[in-house]
Amino acid sequence: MTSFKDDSSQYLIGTVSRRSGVKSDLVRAWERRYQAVTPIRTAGGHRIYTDQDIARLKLLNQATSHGHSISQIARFSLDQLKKLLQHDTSITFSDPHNPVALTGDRKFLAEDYVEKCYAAVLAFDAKTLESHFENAIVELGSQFFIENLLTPLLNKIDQHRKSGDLRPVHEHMASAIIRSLCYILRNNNPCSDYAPRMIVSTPIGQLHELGALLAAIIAELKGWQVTYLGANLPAEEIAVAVKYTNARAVTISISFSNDDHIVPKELRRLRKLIGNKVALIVGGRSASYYEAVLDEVEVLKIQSYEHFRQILDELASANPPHL
Amino acid sequence: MTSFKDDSSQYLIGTVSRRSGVKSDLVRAWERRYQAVTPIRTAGGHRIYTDQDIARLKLLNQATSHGHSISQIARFSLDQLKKLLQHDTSITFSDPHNPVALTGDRKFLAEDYVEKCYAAVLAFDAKTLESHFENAIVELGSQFFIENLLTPLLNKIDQHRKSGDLRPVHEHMASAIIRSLCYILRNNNPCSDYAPRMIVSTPIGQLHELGALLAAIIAELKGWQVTYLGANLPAEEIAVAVKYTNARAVTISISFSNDDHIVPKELRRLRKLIGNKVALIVGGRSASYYEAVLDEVEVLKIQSYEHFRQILDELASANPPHL
DNA sequence: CAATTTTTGTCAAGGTTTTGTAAAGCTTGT
DNA sequence: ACAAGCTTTACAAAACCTTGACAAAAATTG
Repeated sequence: MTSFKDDSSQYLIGTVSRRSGVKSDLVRAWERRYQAVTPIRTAGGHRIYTDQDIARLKLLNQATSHGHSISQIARFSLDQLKKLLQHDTSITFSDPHNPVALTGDRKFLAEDYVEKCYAAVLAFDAKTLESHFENAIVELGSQFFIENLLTPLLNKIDQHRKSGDLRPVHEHMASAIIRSLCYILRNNNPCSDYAPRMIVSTPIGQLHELGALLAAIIAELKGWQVTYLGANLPAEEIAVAVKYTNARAVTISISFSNDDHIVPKELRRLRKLIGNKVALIVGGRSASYYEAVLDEVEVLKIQSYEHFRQILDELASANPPHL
Repeated sequence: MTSFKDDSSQYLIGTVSRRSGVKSDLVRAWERRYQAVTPIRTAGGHRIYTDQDIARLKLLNQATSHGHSISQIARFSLDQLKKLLQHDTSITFSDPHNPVALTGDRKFLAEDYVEKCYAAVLAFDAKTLESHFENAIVELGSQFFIENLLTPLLNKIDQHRKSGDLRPVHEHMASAIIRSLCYILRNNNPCSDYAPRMIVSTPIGQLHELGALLAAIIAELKGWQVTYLGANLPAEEIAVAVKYTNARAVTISISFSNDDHIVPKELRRLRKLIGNKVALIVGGRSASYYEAVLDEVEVLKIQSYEHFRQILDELASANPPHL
């Protein structure tokens, strides 16, 4: 997953020709004479091209019609070709691919992204922010993305909002984008029907759901079958969901501590409703604020991402699915 | 737990052929030659297909008519196929025969999906619900999906919740899934930098954001550059966002009418803050409740999806981008 | 500048692979 | 019984492949 070439798409020469604007015969000639592209073959010998090849041929086509000699540029990289065209025409060619060198140091990359993303938030540039996120997810992988980019970024945003550098609307904008990305973040693993089930939500009075959302994703990445219910749900409803899905655990995120009496009340009710056989996991920035109740109703407190994953593993193995 | 998988729906090859648009003989050929689908058999040897298989064949059919070679993509996963199509439908491509047609059929299909989805909601089966949605989006297209599946479904859910057939938690679960699908719905239209800009949000006191989200998607499909801010935002913050993005319009969704005095107040403030040059569009179930204020502050009231799109077109053309 | 060579796009011939369709003959299920 | 399925075998159109050739355009040389 380090390299982001998800070159799942493969085309035959006819399609490539139509898309790139280079005739089939010429594509083959360029390959034969200069190895301008080097497609794989099917068992029967047909050439199989990738999206990159198409992009490449497009660029080569443009370059040649700008007077460059094919023999000279045939083996240029995509970047070189782009630069070439950018250089001798004032027409910039928008291309979403921004290949970044894959230095082994993901940690450094993540920090870099945090800076870039924060800059985008500050500039209120949703489009850029989203595109940074998308690239980062591919480059870093979901888990690393959440732990080393998203979390520091959210902290940073929160901090700056408190100090007045950012307005609430900045935070809202960023949240909205992050939520919309959840689909990509979790999409990748089809979980089995026998995976342990979990309900994730936020108790009544708690509106900020980002923490819950991240918990849901992490659990899914760990192989759980998660039902995410959104924010601001009364204990009864959560309990009903547990019953319906036969869930083995409930994860609750508490990230705000203004309604001091509601949260404890809700937690007690929830514990009573779901019984003692269902694990109750609590996380969130303000969880520690309610220490006393948490102990009372026997919840598992999330200390860190690593700790959360550990809890998940234990719960998953402790009570193997009875087939 | 008995695995109550989605085996509920199973089809014979004739049905599959009609639904997917791939002739029976060809379906069998694809299976024989590439294992494109691997249906179970009845005792007597007849093939039994699932909804997934249909979706799969439909996608394969589309992909082949887009130039992909069946032998190369036959074993792709549903997700890979979706990605494939999403990716190369964004490349405009003159297609000689575009067998979209079947508009009368789509309406029927959508109704069929509403039933299936409602059944999944009732059974609290998030996984099935999500997979129905995903298939439906591919089969129906984003706009048709929103207008002819999602809207009726949400109405139905709302109605049944009021009558007590469903609990709030059912609605939460469905909402959460729908929100997570927004990423696909938006169809990654790479919109130009000169596209008109819009802010979408929900005023303070309004927690239900689904309407706003759908409005944002529709506007994006129409080519606008939308910044979605989520729910429950004070007028000042919305106004700030307008300023930052230089937006030409603000769309607000009002779907709840309990805080009778807050909404009018917020709307007046918002109008004052953004001035008269920025269009203020209001939609949502309870918008009509505030008729008086809406007229006072000169908002455009959304009457229907068609009407909304019309408003968008007018705004987009009325004030061409000043380059 | 003219003659010569090299580069480059195109085409044709003749063979192979891929892919959609169909026929024949038998089986299943309502 | 009869429509709808199943398997096998076959066929043909479409799309590819390779080799080799050729002429226009571009570059080099005399």
